[in-house]
Amino acid sequence: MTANAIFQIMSSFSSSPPTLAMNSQKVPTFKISPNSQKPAIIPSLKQICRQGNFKESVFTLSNLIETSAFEKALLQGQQIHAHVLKLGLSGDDAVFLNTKIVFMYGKCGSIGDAQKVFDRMTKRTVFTWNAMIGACVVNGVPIRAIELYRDMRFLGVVLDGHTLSSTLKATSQLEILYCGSEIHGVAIKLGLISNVFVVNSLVTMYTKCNDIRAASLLFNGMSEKEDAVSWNSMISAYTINRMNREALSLFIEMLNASVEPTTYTFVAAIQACEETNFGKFGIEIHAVVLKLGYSFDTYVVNGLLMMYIKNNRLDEAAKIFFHMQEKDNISWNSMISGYVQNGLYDEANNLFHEMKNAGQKPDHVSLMSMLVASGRQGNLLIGMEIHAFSLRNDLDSDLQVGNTLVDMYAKCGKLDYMDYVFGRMLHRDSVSWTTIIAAYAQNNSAWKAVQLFREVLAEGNNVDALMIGSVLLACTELRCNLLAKEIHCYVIKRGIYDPFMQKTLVSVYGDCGNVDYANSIFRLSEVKDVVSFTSMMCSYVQNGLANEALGLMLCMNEMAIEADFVAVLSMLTAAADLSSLRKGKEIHGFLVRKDLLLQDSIRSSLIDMYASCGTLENSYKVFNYSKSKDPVCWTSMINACGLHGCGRKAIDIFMRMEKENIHPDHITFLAVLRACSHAALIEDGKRIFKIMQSKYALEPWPEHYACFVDLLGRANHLEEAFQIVKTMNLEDIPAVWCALLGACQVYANKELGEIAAMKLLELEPKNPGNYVLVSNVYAATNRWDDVEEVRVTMKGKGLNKDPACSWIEVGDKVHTFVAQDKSHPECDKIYEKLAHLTEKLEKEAGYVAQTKYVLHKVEEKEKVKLLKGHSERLAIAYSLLASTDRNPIRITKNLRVCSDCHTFSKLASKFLEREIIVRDAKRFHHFRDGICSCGDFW
DNA sequence: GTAGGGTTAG
Repeated sequence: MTANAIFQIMSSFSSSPPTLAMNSQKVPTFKISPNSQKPAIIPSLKQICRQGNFKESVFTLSNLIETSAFEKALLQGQQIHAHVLKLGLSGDDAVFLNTKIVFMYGKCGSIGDAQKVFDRMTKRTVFTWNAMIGACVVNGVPIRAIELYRDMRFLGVVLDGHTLSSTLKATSQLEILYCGSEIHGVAIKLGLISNVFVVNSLVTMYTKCNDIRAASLLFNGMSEKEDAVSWNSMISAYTINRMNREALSLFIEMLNASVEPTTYTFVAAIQACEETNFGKFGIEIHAVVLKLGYSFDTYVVNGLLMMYIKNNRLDEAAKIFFHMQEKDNISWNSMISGYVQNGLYDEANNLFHEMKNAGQKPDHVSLMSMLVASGRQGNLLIGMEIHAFSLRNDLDSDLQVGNTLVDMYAKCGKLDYMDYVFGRMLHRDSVSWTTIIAAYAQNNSAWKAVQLFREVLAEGNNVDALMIGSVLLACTELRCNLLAKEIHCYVIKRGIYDPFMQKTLVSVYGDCGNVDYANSIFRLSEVKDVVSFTSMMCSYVQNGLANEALGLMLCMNEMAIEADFVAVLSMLTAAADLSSLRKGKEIHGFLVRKDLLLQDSIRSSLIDMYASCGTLENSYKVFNYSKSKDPVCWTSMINACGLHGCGRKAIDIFMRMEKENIHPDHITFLAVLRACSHAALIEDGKRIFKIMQSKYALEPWPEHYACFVDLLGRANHLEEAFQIVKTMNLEDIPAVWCALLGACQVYANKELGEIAAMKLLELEPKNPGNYVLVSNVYAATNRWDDVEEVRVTMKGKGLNKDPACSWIEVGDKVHTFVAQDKSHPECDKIYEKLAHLTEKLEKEAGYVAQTKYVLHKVEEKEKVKLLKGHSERLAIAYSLLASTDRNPIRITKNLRVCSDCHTFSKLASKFLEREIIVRDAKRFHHFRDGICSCGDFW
């Protein structure tokens, strides 16, 4: 009924002569808006009676009540209700009008009034019951609706299609399948199964209860499918269950059956256009929308807008958006969110302002998108602007806005502001807690994060997988295996399963050094993607298992999972750790093919990999090829030079970096200082250590001090180094003593060595490396009793030293050797080759075993034998056996190369006329023509 | 239409 028609009815009741109203040529301007609370003009009983036809008046009143219901005009409805009460009707008329009133109150959202009227009625028809059930359904009390339905059955009221349909809606809301199925049975028994309302509601009910098969059986069984609603129910049923293909074929079937689609049809069909379906149907449906004249239907066009956004066709979405005649908040918010999800933050910001200028009031959703944008950009200013807007417009108390505000401040690094907003929130949910837990975990406050999590547990708040994900971040930060296990147990106990969380667990256990646990979680996870593999590869790499990491690379290939740039980073690290030039080049080739070389992080990893694999020239190529370089890239190149003993080159690059105004950071200085130390560039090292603090205002880390002490120690400036340790309060830093002790070994400084040894074992009693170092210092000064004592102490503490080993890549295999190794299949041939080579060097190159480097108390003859079986020599011998080409022999060793092996390799390079490149724990040694690149200084 | 957690180079 239109407003005009209502006006006409009303004017017919007016006290003025009817003719006047009827003859009035003026078009009435009085219009009832949907939520109008304007009082209606209610005719008196006398006036109605004067009309002569009482029945007619009841009909008129009924119309008025219905109109109030559809217009949701509660006040008007209440006035008519009062009027009906005054009339004191009885009999069928009263039942008829009161039923309408129940319906009206239900529609107007006044369920209490509906119930009161319903309860007072002594006589009810099926329509009365239906009205009451309907009122419960639309007002969110579906349980009451089902109770009423049961009452009806108990009282033996004859049900009709509307009863069943409304009650089914209630069961759908509650997702109670058995109740819905029961009604299905009743419908069959009462012969109401062909009623279109019943079938449609049944289809919807089965969909809501996840029984899509029952829904489609019902739909397909329908004899007549003329009603668009039936099709709509089924199409949206498929769409909701992500059976997009089925939804779309039904849509096409519907068009072919010449059933006119409605708004709902389009909305459901458009939603089904995702991924591959988009390319096939999306644009076609768009055309149908235009053809059938739905381009002005805001719901449908909003659907199209979202479809293009979801399928990354932002250009087309924008075209639609800017051509829309009537944009509602959903249209604006969709477009803003589309920009934000695609990182187009400026566009989002402009649109937000345009929205306000167009007179459209941003709501909580608009604010959330804008806050996400400012958080991701780290743009505090815009974030605070939005915060202010939310305060001015009373949107700050919204839970979701509050949560997003907390996250925005967290992402902008403003934890104090974050705390303030969090503290003032009226309500908090698991999202709020997860957000601050993650914020603390990622901002060096891992213990605070764990503490907050314990608070959540203590207060019995809801914990979900996402919250666990945040807490696990704190475990990574703390490297606390025990805590990781505790949380893992909690997850198992609570049955919280989430593939995301599993990947985090893999990486957490990896970071905590528990590679076995990481591996078992990885193996047991059902769905493995590139992130799972990357997490596991990183775990392997971090725990020194580079071979295993590269093994996973092959697994990925077999499973047809393509590596992304993050995965490649860990592969490159693994190749670098193994010095596997072959693997490294393979990965480089992959990067070229996939066009991934533009990532800064990839380039620095490549530089590092080539340097670690002994080809500094390739590092240079990658470095020079990059047009713009970030500080990490420069640092990698400096490090690469340092690794190869090219201190001068490292300093050159550092100076170029300064010239180009690229700011060096802590790690850059660490690389330069190391390079100076390895190349004995004492004065340069001192100068650089100074400018780090004076020019760049960088406070040295313990690592810088250790490096500086190492630099002085290596140059035998031991006293100066010791003074610095004392004056700079560095006595608590183990690495500093380690550096000093190393120097004491080389220069056989007993007194200082003693002090350093004591200090080191006191500071780090559980580090096996320290005991080895101390023991070596004693051995170098022939203190065999002390050597023995250190060995016993170590054993008593259950500490094992890493055995020295060397490895070499031949073909696609890496061969590993420990000292005196007898495990290689070609063992005999290797020893034969080595003996032959040693003999030649002794006779022709003047090699004499220097037994003072054997740090064991054994006979002289035994010492010579031990030296001759060192792992790097076995690797050299094997490479001579395995390859006849003239390529350099590349060997990697986990510890440092001993002085005797250094001499041996040097002589061998001249005698064999082959370059030998040995990478040890510290750096590279290039032996060529009887000379070493390190100038015998290492 | 909308908020929180995962792998990442020197």
